[in-house]
Amino acid sequence: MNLDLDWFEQMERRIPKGEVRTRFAPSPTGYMHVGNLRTALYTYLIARHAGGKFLLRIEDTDQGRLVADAVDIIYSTMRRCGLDWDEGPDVGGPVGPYVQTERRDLYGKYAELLIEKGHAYRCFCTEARLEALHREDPNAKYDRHCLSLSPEEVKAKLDAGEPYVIRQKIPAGSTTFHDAVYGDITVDNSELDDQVLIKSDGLPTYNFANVVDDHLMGITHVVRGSEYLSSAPKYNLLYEAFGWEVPTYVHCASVMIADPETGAVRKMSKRKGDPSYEDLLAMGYYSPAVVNYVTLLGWSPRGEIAEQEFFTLDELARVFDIGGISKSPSAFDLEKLTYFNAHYLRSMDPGQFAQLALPYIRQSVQNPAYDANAIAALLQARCEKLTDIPEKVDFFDALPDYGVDLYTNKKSKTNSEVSLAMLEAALPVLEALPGWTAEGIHDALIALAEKLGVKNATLMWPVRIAAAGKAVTPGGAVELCHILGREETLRRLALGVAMLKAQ
RNA sequence: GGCGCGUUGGUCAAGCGGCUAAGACACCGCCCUUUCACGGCGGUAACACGGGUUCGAUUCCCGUACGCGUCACCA
Repeated sequence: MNLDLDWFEQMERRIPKGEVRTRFAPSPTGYMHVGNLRTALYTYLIARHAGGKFLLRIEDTDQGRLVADAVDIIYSTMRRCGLDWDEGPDVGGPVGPYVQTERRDLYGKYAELLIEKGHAYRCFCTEARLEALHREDPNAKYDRHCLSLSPEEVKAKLDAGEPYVIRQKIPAGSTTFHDAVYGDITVDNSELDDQVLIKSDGLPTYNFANVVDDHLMGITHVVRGSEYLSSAPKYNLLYEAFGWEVPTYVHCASVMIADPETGAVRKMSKRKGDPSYEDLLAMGYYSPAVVNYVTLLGWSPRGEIAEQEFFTLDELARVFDIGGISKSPSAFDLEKLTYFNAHYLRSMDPGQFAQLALPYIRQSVQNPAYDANAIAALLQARCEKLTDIPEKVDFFDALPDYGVDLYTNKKSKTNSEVSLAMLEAALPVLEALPGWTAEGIHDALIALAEKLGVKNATLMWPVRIAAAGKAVTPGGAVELCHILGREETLRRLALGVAMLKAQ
C-alpha cells in the first residue's frame, strides 16, 4: 500500500487554527425534533459565545435511511431559529465539501493510513459468520478472526475481489476521556468492540466519518447527545491512533417528555405524536419563545443572571456557558412553553403583534369594517398562542345565538330585569353621542351608571353581553362597542332589549 | 446481563461542606377590575434510600433502589 503523504499534509494545512469551531452534523433521516434543535442551539451558542465559527455538515452515509425533504427541513428550521452557519453545504467554506457522501474518497485514505499505522485491519468475515458468532453469545464482541490474517492472505482475498470492511484495532488497557459536562470517564478497553470504520459499500460509518471530519474541519468542541457517551472512548482512541488533538467533548442529556396518557417520562418521539419544531409553529408558538424555552431545557444561567429567564438569541450567545449544561435529562413541558410564548406575545411591540395576529383574526373576522389593529390590541394580553385567536373573536361577524341567562351575573348585580333597564337606558345615550370614540363611549356610560346610582359593572355587563352574546370576551363593553361601530352596537343592544322583553 | 451516566417540589431548576434549601411553570387564595385576561401580593409542595468521612452533609466516598444510555457494515 503506498500512501500519498503529501496529500495528507495538504489536508492538514487547510485546517483553520486558533478559533473555536463547532458543528451541527445532522443526518437527513427525518424531521428536527426538539432534542436535535436543542443540540443545534447549544452548538451554535458555544461558537458564538467564543466569537468562533459555526458549521453545518450533513452526515448522509446511511444511504438506506435517507429521507427526501429532510435536508430542507433542517435548513429551514435553523434559519427560522436564527441559527446562521458560517460554513456549510450551501455556503461553502475552507474545509469543504460539507456533505459526507461528497467526501467519500477521503475516508478510505484515512482508513488506509490507520492500517499502515497498525490501528486498523481489513475484515473479510461474512455476514453468516458474524451471525453465527452472535447466536453463540449475543453479547460477544467481534472475535478478531481477521486480525491474524497474513499480508499474503489479505492480498489473495483482495485479488479475489472478496468484500471486506475495515475495523478499528482496539488496544489493550483502558481509556480515559474528559467530557466538559460529565467530567473524566474511564472505561476498560475490553468493553470496546473492534468497530467497523469503513463499510463494505466503501462508505465510512458515522463513528469514523465523524472523527475524520471533525479533525479535518478543525472542530474544537464536539457537541452531541449523551447517547454517544458510550462510544466516546472509541473516538478518543481514534484521535490518538492518528496522533490528532482530541477536541472538547460536550455531551448533552436527552430531552424527555411526559406521556400525556400514562404520565411516564420517555424520550420524545415522532411516532408517539410528540411535536417537532415545525409542529410547534403550526400550533401557534412563536419561534423566539420556542428557542428561549428549549435553551433553558437543560441549561441554566448562573451568577448575576441566574434569575433571568427571558433571553434573545443574541443575549444567549453572550451569556451561554458550558458549565450551565445539566447532566440529567429534562422533560419538555408544553405548559411552560406556553407561558414563555404568552410572555413574548405580550411584551412585543403592539404593531408587531398586530401583524402576527392579523391572519388569525381574519380567520373569523372577515368584515373589513372591524378594525383588526383594535382587535389585536384587545387580544395581546389575552392569548397565549396565536391559534387561540379565532375562537375569541368569532362574535364580531355574527352575534351568537345566546340565552338570556347570560344577563344574570351575581358579582355585577345584574339579572334579566336589571339588564333590560340598563340596556334601555344605554340605548338613547349611545345613540345621542356626538362621536364614536372609545373615550366618548366610556365617559358616557360611566356617567350614566353614576346617574342611575348603580355600580359600573351593573351597566357594563348587560351592554357587553348584548354586544357580544358571549360570557367571556376579549375586552370590555366599551372596547367592543367601539369596534362594532354605532350602528351595529345599537342594533345588537336593541336585539337584547327585545329578547329580555320577550321572555 | 456487562459497561457508562444520572437522581433537589408534579415540571424546569439554583446550590458546588455550615442557607429558614433560591427562582420559574402549574395549582390555590387575595387585590386590581366594565367579563376574561394582564398585573400585584401571598400560599401548598423537594434534597430516592442506607452506610461512612467530617465538629457539620443536598453538597465528598461506598453500597442499594430506580431511571436513562450503550453493547450494528444506524446515526
